[in-house]
Amino acid sequence: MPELAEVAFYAKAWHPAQGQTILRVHTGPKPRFFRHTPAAAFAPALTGRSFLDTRTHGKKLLFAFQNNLWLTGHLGMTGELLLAPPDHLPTAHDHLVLYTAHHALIFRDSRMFGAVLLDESPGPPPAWQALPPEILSPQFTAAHAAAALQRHPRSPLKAFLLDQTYFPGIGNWMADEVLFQLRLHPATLAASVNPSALRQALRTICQKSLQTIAVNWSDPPKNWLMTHRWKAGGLCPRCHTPLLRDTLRGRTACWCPTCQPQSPP
DNA sequence: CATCATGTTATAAT
DNA sequence: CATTATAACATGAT
Repeated sequence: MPELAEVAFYAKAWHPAQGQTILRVHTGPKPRFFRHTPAAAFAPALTGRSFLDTRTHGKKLLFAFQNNLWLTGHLGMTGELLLAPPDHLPTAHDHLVLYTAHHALIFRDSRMFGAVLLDESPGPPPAWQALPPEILSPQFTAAHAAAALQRHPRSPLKAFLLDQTYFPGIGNWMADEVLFQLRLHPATLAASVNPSALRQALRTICQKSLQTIAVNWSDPPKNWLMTHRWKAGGLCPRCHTPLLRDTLRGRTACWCPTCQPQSPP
């Protein structure tokens, strides 16, 4: 489910518990979810520390706790963060639940493509500091986009946009949205893409998504592909042509054959 | 029962 | 070696 804006939405879920002390920790029985940090490490590390704040980078989450403890999280395909009353009983997919005096902070994920891990360091963990520039950061320049495109010249743009090394936070629907707004077919080769136009489309889509979905899960503008791409028989919001779907690099791409024609060979 | 899903990564192929 | 393609992961919805 979660891409940039959905992750930003979930990141606020635990906010009411900011400043509160973790009194008790529940970890579920699935080893898969604790493949980075063993489940047994969470209760000793977190109990007694206060929850300070949350930040995001693309699809990644970082929670700061008192005394240099950091919890990194990824929501995978089905992860979600929830807040519940302090008597919450963990369900089968509540892999990590932190209890304060007033709340239960829940990390839920049915498919377990997501994960959590712990770090202890004076500042954010080294892996966090080494992350690439975010799309809305000043470092994400047209030159940066151009360099990225040149490194993967024969990659279909749709597949390339999913590379978190270059486009942190972009997922399947946002990549389709970028292609739609640029009027480019998903199979367009990266080398042929205008870096400035790509950067501008990425920034616009990230900004607007953060103003809508991330705030209250409201829909982005109706003239976006996003609100049409999942329904059967969906029509292009610009020209009302029936949308096409096909699998590209193992993911479903959705596009308008009129607005986004296949470029000539 | 078969297919599909808003993600990532190890491994294979070029 | 660098880039691109595929399969696998685990579960629920349709």
